[in-house]
Amino acid sequence: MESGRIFFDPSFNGNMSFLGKRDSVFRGAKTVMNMEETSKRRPFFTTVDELYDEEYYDEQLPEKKRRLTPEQAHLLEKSFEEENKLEPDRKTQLAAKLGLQPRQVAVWFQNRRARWKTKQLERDYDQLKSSYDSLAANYDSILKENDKLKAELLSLTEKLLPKEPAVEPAEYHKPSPQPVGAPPTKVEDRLSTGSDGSAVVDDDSPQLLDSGDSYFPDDKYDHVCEAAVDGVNSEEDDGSEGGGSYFSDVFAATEPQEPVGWFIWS
DNA sequence: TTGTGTTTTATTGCCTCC
DNA sequence: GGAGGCAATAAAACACAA
Repeated sequence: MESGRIFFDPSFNGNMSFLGKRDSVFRGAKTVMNMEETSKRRPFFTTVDELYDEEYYDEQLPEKKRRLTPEQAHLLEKSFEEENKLEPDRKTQLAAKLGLQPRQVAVWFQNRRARWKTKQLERDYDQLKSSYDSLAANYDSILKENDKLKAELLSLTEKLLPKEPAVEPAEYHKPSPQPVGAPPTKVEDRLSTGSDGSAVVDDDSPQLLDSGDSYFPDDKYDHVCEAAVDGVNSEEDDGSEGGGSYFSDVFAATEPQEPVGWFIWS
């Protein structure tokens, strides 16, 4: 406390908020206060002499809001850090120590919890946003990598494929009907997934197979998928193996049933 | 000085718990 | 039913630019 100045005791001049939270003693009092009364506002802190000199208290005016001293605020902050809930005993002790009404201490804690909650929400939002930004960046880079690999694949395929007879291409691209249950013999049969189409295999490119697991033979992209899963949706952990399906809309989900001809991951 | 935006203190109503 | 918590809100106090 500052020397020479004393804390203004709210109970001294008519603040009856300590009577209880349901007591609306001063409900509407402020709106009733006219300009003349308003002009009599006094500072929160005053000297002892001033306290006893003024006729202020004789008028029993409704209490005005008083700011806490830095010391009071500091002590309340410290107490809040220890425990943000206020048991009755602690409330009484704090009130006595600070020269406040217990009700004021309770109100301060209430408002402090509200402020803490707001800050916490802001922190949570920032955290989620940065997670989202990170995931979005990963997603974009994976899409680009995917495009790049597709192009590379196409280029290599064109180099490797033998010159085909004039008749073959038409036959090659037109799947012949298969009896139900017949073992798949053609590559294109394995590629029909019923989905909108593979993101990897182009309609007009030589038919290659991909899957979430086999498309990246080494573990090159594992960290990307894991990063995508981590901290975002833990339910995904048991929904798929290896996290590969997290980008199922990027990678075609067709599972290879057997290595395809000359194009084998090993 | 004044207008305006922000922070702090306090109230009210509703809800839950015992 | 009373006590205490929370959300919403009012209003005083404060900060600050113009």
